[in-house]
Amino acid sequence: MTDAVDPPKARRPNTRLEEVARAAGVSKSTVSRVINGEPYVSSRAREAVHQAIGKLGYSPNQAARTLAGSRANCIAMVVSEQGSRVLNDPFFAGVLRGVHAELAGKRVQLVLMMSKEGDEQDLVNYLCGGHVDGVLVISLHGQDPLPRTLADAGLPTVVCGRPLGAGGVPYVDSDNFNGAMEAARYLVARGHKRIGTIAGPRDMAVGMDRLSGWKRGLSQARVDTGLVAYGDFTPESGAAAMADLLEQAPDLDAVFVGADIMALGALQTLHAHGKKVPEDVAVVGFDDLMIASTAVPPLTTIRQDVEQLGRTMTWRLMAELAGEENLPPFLLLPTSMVTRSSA
Amino acid sequence: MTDAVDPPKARRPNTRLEEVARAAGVSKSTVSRVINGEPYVSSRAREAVHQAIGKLGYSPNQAARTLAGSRANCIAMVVSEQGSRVLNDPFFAGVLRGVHAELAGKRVQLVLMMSKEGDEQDLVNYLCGGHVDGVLVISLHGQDPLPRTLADAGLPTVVCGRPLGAGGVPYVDSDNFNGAMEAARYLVARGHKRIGTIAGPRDMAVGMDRLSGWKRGLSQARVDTGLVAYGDFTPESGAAAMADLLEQAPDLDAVFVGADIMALGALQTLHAHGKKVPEDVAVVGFDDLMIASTAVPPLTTIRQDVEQLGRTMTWRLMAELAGEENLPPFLLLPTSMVTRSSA
DNA sequence: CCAAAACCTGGGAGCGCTCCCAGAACGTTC
DNA sequence: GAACGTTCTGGGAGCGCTCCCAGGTTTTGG
Repeated sequence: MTDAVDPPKARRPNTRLEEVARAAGVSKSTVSRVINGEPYVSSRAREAVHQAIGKLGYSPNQAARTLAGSRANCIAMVVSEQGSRVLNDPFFAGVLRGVHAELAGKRVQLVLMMSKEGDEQDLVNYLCGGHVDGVLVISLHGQDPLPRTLADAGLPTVVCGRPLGAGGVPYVDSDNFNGAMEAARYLVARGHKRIGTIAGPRDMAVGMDRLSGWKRGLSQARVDTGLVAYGDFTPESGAAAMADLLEQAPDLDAVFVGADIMALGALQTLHAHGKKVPEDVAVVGFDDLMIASTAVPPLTTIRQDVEQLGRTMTWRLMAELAGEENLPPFLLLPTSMVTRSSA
Repeated sequence: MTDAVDPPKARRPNTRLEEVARAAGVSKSTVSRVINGEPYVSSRAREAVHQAIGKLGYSPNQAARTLAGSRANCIAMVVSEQGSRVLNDPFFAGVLRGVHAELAGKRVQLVLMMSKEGDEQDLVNYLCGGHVDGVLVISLHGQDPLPRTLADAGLPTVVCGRPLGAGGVPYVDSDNFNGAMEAARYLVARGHKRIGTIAGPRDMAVGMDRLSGWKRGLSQARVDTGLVAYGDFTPESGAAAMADLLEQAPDLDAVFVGADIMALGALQTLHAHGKKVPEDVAVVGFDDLMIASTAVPPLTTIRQDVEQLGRTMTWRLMAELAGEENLPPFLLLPTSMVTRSSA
């Protein structure tokens, strides 16, 4: 019934390349060259085009560029969401911030995807379908086949954290091994004799690397490395593991917790058992989340630079996309110890 | 010099619509109809197309769809990054998770953008240039002109958190006012007489709404509302504000902190001053971050469902894109009180 | 039984760009 | 001054899809 006037949806199509060309008095080709920073454009033409672009507020249509050209000017960040959480959240946000910082100024869009059980095939189809130039994978559980699949399909891929299964796929990680070793040495140097650890799950490289580093640090000093309990990167699991440790060795005088988030739980258990930190039991964490400094007592911990992780992954990917060769197959970022009062 | 063999970059172009059409024995048009779920396709044809798609692993080229069609099948999430941080991180991650959950199954991509000082014009050009169908804005500082600009340009926009400046732009927020009021009433009901608050910055709606709710809750019970200190959503500022409050009123017996993250700092200060929580001073926070439950003592707080915030924003935006009318101009999500031991 | 409506199908223009090619406007060299 | 490079420029095909239109087939109804 409503045979009204023209629908108001006449969203004015954006200025097109051609209009810029006309305004600048040159051809489409020349404008295209200017936009893409190609050579063989006279400085006079270049100048005119820039003027026109500025005046018209022109923004090139990405869809058209992608369709016509060979690359998508777009990279994906894929989060393998095993179960419910997106990883411990602060970690994710930090990486993302780094990725974005590194992308600043580059004309590359970031699309975010989460893999859910079931739609994995869709995901792979999409990613390998030429919609993105490369992929950043964040996946905590080690056996994820996704990175392998993507890499095999010829799609430039960089993984965050050492992948357990996917050998050969480039990755960036913190130097968990050496960080944990430093923690162990610190504890030994402070005179602790009976040192335990709360490690992450056995199927995650981050957990295993930190455990290995801790063991190495202790065994070099000829200290027993048998006091191990496992958690799953939640405060609750940390609390339970601490109780476990206390039962195994009531005389324990120090513990290295493979994640601040678990250390929070450990602190609670220690408190509940009437153990004073650091007098009775010294505690060292890992990550240096914001909450490490506000824990009671403030947590001594191994700091990893999460934002730098994101930046480095992105740099590695962009370098590969730019055609650089002989890039390192993996990159390990140094950690640093932050001494507060818990140890 | 290197007139080598064919470059290995012959990345096989993906299966195209036409191939699907041929495999299914129908025309391109019919395949297109099936993909877009349009009517007027015989079930036999529909079936054949689905078969072909499955067999060929076809994934439609988004760039081409965007270019040919009228919509981009893509929405942007813009994070106004005032200063350094992306907001308190857990918040951001939670919203993002909600957005993604709501988008699941819909063929819509999510691109992430952060506005930096300086490139705002670029951002606006890009967003208004038809590259995205709609925008989700997350911006903490209230006066951000971005939502207004986008909405004025006719781009469907939904803001997270009540915008201070941009009246008229649809938004979704937690019911901060009533949540804070509930906290105040709870404290009054428990017999506290001298109740202070640590509020967020005055230029953020979330801070002001919680402050207003607290005031309303107290004044209804005829309790004095003069005991106010301000922080900026960091633990440090919370600690400082608590010290301030203690100086203003050494006899204070309860405090409502407008964010768990600040409550952590307040707890430290209280501890340092020898005040027992909750015996000497009761503490109620807001947000219910993961760390609220691991604080010492575990924090009583007002829970807001951050993931639901993301879901609701997305629902609102998608509804608008689907052409629904008479959508609510704003949506307030209920909060709930979580009683632990700090009050 | 024939007209009108509803349902289905294929053909083809064109979205805005990139990239290839042909050619113009310059030198430069023998 | 003919032959060649080098620098610059414009024209036009075509990327893979959607959407319009024209036409065919079935159903409906008087």
